[in-house]
Amino acid sequence: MTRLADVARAAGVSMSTASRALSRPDLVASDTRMRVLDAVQRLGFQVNPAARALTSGKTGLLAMCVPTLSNPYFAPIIAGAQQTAEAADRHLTVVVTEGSARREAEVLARVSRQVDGFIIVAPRGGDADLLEFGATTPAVIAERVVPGLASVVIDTPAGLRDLMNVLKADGHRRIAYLSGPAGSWMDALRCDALRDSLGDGGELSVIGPLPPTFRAGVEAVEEILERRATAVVAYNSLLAVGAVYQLRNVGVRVPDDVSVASADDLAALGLGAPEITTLHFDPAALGAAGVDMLVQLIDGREPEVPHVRIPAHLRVRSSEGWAAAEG
Amino acid sequence: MTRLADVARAAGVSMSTASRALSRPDLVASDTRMRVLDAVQRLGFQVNPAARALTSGKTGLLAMCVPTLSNPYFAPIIAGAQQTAEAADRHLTVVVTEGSARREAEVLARVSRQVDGFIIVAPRGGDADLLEFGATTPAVIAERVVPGLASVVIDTPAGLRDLMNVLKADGHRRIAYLSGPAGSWMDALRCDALRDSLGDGGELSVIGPLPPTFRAGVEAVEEILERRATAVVAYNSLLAVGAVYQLRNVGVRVPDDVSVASADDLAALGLGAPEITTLHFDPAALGAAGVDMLVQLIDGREPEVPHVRIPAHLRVRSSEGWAAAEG
DNA sequence: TATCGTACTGCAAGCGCTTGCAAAGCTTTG
DNA sequence: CAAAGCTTTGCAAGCGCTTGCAGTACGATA
Repeated sequence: MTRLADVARAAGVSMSTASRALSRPDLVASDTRMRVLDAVQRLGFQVNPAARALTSGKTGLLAMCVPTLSNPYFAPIIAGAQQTAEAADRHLTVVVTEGSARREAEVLARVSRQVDGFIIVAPRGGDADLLEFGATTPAVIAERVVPGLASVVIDTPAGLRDLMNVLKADGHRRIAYLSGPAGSWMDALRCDALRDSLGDGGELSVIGPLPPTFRAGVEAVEEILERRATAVVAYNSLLAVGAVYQLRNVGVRVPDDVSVASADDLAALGLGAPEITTLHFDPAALGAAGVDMLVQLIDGREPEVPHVRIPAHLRVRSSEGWAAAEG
Repeated sequence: MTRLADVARAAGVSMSTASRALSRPDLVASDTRMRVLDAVQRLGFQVNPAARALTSGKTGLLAMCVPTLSNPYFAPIIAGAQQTAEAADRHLTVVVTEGSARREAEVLARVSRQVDGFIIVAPRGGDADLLEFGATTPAVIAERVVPGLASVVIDTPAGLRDLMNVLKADGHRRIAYLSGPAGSWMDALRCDALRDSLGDGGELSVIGPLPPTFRAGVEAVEEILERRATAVVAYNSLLAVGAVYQLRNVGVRVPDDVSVASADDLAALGLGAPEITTLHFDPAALGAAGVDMLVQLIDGREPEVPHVRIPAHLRVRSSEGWAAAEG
């Protein structure tokens, strides 16, 4: 294994210069830097991350904390983050909390020695806990806003208000919301957005809280039918697809009898039931923005924009249509 | 931040003893060890992983290399692995290859300096590449067998032979196989298992290769109907659920007109379309076994069992039934 | 020309831990 | 009782890199 000392010797400079040529290139003359980089190439040198970490305190590791991997929703977020991290010459490691606040706290404590900072996606802990944590470790919150911490969210509420307008225009009055996991900040926000834009004469019945899974969507159908809703908005795509699947299974036509829409992006899942009305957004951008902000934080800069908001656009498709006539 | 030196002082021993009490407890007298562990507790000491890595060459990081996170199939595998790693006082980091051999090679090279070893799930690289890689870095292969490397697989072929027998007994003759990603080792194995147990008079038509997604399942339905298959076996659950979804969508009854089964475990997905015939197995055990073997490899022991095989059981449900009469 | 500032570079002291080696105290064996 | 072996502990030399400080060379300024 070639060491920095070998590179320095080959380039005819001291180790300090070789080191700086790599981590603080602005501090060395450009021809010297060239010679060093050249030697690095020739010898196939790679820094020893442990040694660097020991002296500089920076491991080059970022952690992204997600509730679960069973929901493919997080896949493109992680992919976007991982790609951006790589571009910043860092590695992103994923840790899973299983959606429990306790486990979340454990995991953060456990890993915090090994990484330079965290992106915590849809955290379950309280604001105070998160603030306390963020005070000692660089951290960015995703899919939630915690005042005082950097955050990045997808603006699904805006998209949901658009959706609600379309539903109202199509004559829907009894609308069911399949709500997400208990205690989810984002779920509350989505529910509020729907309620706020419901208007007079509309009726929003909330079903749940539900785990955000295909199966829960299947199982919610019974209650959807009981409540005689003409339109269903699901907290996420898994719920929406599960509901459509089961509605058809029991002979209810979509959208003729019941319209269905999802509050997140099917395509983001690679699920792609091509006809379901959804919001559309770029989840990879969420991950990427999170990493960008985190890297700024780690480098001791304040992020230029402390709260990033990724736009979400309504995409009306054939699972949504005119309200069925009152039965 | 408390250091080992503080612990040593508090326990009244030298640093070497303190160090050994933690990493080679068999080498210190039990009362001394007690005193050290006590001091560790009292002072809330945690080793500095960078320093340990620098001297010992072991980072305490394991990497699991998966093709994608969009397929929730991998979620419980990762969860099992992460849990087992934690129990072994290590951290498991997930890296995604996007199913490309090139990217796989890049990623392995990129990360190999930072981790103690790899579990490579469903690798796309050639046997020779993998062997070469495994020669220099501890590595366990999952969902594939590479002679000369430790491996762990789920025995879906056995389950598929059982499935085929049920299909034959139910009168199915024209069977379609929705095959998995091009070049997948496991796909070939599953296909072979079906073909081998097909018997006389049966006809297996392979549709694909297909990406293992819900959408591909939806889109395969056209071809399924064209081939007038009475039974469909899908490479994975996403394909199966997609196919059932679309079959119903176009008015084909399941299982009355067409039976559908999946070669992996729906439940493993949290997908849980409760009526689809699948195999049943414990994916977390795959991850756990992989980590166990890897840790043995890293510690310089040969794994007791170099090739682990997780059993898969057929679970017949209502998506499978008697073959439709010839139309 | 003397003085100062700037741009580079090198020296050397660690970062916090592990581990080979040797010393010291015991127990066992002939 | 001496020799040999084992168990337990400490000493000290790093692991490979970063970085504060000091030194040098050179151009700009007065």
